[in-house]
This record gives sequence, C-alpha cells and structure tokens, in this order.
Amino acid sequence: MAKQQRGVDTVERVLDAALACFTANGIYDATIEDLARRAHVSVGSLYHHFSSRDRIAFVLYCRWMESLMGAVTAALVQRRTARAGVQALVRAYLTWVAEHPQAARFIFAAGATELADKWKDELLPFKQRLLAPIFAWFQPHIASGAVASLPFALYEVIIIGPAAEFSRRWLSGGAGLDLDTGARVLPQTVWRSIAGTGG
Amino acid sequence: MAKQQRGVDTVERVLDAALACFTANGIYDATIEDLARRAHVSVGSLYHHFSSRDRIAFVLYCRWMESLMGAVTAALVQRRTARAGVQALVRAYLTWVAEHPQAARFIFAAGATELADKWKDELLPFKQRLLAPIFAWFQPHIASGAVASLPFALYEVIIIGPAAEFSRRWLSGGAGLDLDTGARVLPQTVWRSIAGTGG
DNA sequence: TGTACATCAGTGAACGCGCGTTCACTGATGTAC
DNA sequence: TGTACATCAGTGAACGCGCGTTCACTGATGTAC
Repeated sequence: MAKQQRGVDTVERVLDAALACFTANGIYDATIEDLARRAHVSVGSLYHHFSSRDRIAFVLYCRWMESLMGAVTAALVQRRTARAGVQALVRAYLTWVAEHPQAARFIFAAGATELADKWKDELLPFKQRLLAPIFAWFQPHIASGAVASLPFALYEVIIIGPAAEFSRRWLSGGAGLDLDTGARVLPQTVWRSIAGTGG
Repeated sequence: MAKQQRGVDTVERVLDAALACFTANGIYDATIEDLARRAHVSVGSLYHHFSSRDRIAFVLYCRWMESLMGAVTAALVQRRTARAGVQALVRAYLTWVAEHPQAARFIFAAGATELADKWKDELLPFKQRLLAPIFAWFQPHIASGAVASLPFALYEVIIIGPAAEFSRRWLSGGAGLDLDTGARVLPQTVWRSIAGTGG
C-alpha cells in the first residue's frame, strides 16, 4: 500500500507550520506542541511522519535550500555572458530573500546549528546536487578567461558572501539597508571582484 | 565594598568554560552544570555573577566581538593608503579567525540566535562604538575617491561578507578551503570590488 | 593592632516545570479475490 | 459489487527526565573606629 495523499498534505502542513514557529519563536524555543497546534495535527500524527523534532528542521532546511538554489540556478542558466550570469545570480539571491524572508531567516539560523553536522551524510550529496549545474555553467567562462581563475572553493565565497551578509543584516533589520539598493549595487561590485581579463 | 579580585577571576573562568562548552556541545545543548563543572565553580556561584544562562552567552559574545574588531581595527589604522587598509582589514579578519577558531565559531553561531534581539539595547551602542574608528578611517578615502562612493551600509557588507562567508565554511570543515589561500586571494578580490577611480 | 560589622563570594541540594517522545488505540484508505 | 484484510494515518493522555533557577546557608574579604 502506497503513501496516501492526505499523508503528503499533512507533511506539507507540518513543514509550513514549522517555518512559522521556528522563525517566530526561534528554532530551539518553538515546541512540538506549537507546531502541532499550528499545523492542526495531533502530536502523535506528527511523529508518525517525522522521526524527531530535529528531523523536521532538517527536512525544512533542505526544502528551502532547494528553493533558493533553484531560483539562483534558473536565473543563471538563461544568461550567456559571464558578466550577465554573475550579476543575475546575485540579483536572484537577493530577490529570493525578499520574497521568502521567513525561509531565508530560517536557513541562516539553521545553518549555524548542529543540524548540518547531525545529518551530513544526507546533506553533502544533496548540496552537491544543487551546486552542480552552477559549477557547470561557470566552467567555460573560467576557461575562456572571462572569469578570473581562482582556487575553486573561493568562487562560492566571493559571489555568495556579500549577498548572504547583506541578507542577514537586512533580515535582522539592519539600519540603512534597503533591498533595492543592494540589488543595484552588489551585482556590480561582485562582478568587479571576480571579472577576468580575457573572455 | 568593591568587587573582589577572586570574583573577577571567577567570571573569567566561567566565560572561558562557556566558550569551550558552547562550541563543544552547541549553545543550546550545553547545560549550566557543564559550565559550572568546567569552570570549577558551583552552580550557585555562577548565578551570583550572571543573572541567567542567556546572559553568559551574551557577555561572551561581546567579549569576543570586541577582540575581533580590535584586531581588525589595529591592522587598519596603521595603513595609509585605502588599498593597503582594505587588504590588511580582510587579512586581519582571517588571521583572527585562524587564531581563535572556537571564538569565531561561537560568534557566528550566537549571531544567528535570538540573543541579539534580547539584549539589543546594550548591543547596538556597543557595536557602534566598535565600528566608529573603522568608519572614521574610511571617510577620507571615500572623500578622495580612492574608495568607490557607495551607500554607507554596504561597505561593511562588501568588505566583511567574503571574509565572513569564507570563515564560516572553513570552520565547518568546508572541502578545499585553506586559510593561506583565502588570506592571499580575498584581500585582492575585495579590494577590486570596492576600489574607486580617484585617490 | 584589634574587634565588630557589612558586603561580596561561594555552596549544592531541592524545586518545579516544561517539553520531547511513546504507546495503545481508533479510523481511513487501498488491495486481493 | 462486495467482503476481508493489511497498511497508512491520526489521536491525545501519560511518562519521564533533564535542566534552569532558587534559596538558606557558610566562608572570605574589606572597612570603620
């Protein structure tokens, strides 16, 4: 007997409720009963679908990380030039954060937790899969010299770093930060930092 | 009757123990008794010096943030040119992380917590005080055109962003990241992203 | 130099409560024939 | 089309335990005179 549709729906409701509770009360201060109440699900039913409280947070993290990376990748692959791609990537990141502030808040908070450690056997391949198309897109532009040749692991840091830092501060109400300005300035500065001489 | 020296020593021991426990077990999973045991202090004594568990984390956060900002500022103020200053700042950040990995881990973890919210009346002026000399140093270089003129709040994001992102990943054992490489490459890329045309 | 007193520092057993998880059970949905 | 059966889905009271905080107390250190 296969999984039933109502089971799938319940999982959805629990995850939606979890995002709301985790961002409202904090990942650690939100209780199982908070989640159950908000999801209109009994505590027992919740445990029927998730093995533990931590597991809910982990699944939620994966789901939204996939959404973010999907948005970024979609913006990237429809550009031809390195410059347009890099700038679109940064812009897409910021746009996604603006559209999903709760999810963004949660991702940042969860990322600084032991969650990643606990489930890393699942997490690493998952992230690998999300990053693969992005790296594939960059490869020819690095080869052609349009993008500066750097130690591989640094590209992500340099391109995502400013956007992520901006987002963190914007989400926590940092003074003087508005998203339109960030979306205008950061794509340029990031491109300048990474542009090659050829291409 | 003034505060006694042994009281000061106890506070030190508790904060040192807290850093060890928080980074070993996680900020939320480390217990008061863990701290007390590690600090060779009774639980009661601990509460004689700190009003609550959260308070310990907050004081610890401030202490190490001050250390980090102090290191960065010290590196900055002894440079004359904008380029040398920016690059020294980024390098100092990474060096500090390398020298205090536990503290860095804690700062990143605590920064994603509700701690900042809870004590923000204390935190904001504190951070203001730490940032003031850095902004003062930059001002003339922005005025002269050596550093690009940008919305004010973005400087911090652009300069610290890549270094912070690099540090987070390095601390959590990110594959392919080594600190020497980061300290060689990032100061350059950050400078390129923010360099002005004049100066 | 000594004595009385106030405040600081330290102790650890006891409290109390909140929360994650379990469990025995009922109800719903699909499958076999 | 109908009936029996297996599995999925959902329930909520009860459990149990861990942990933050308190409290009444002892001891140490400084101050006043």
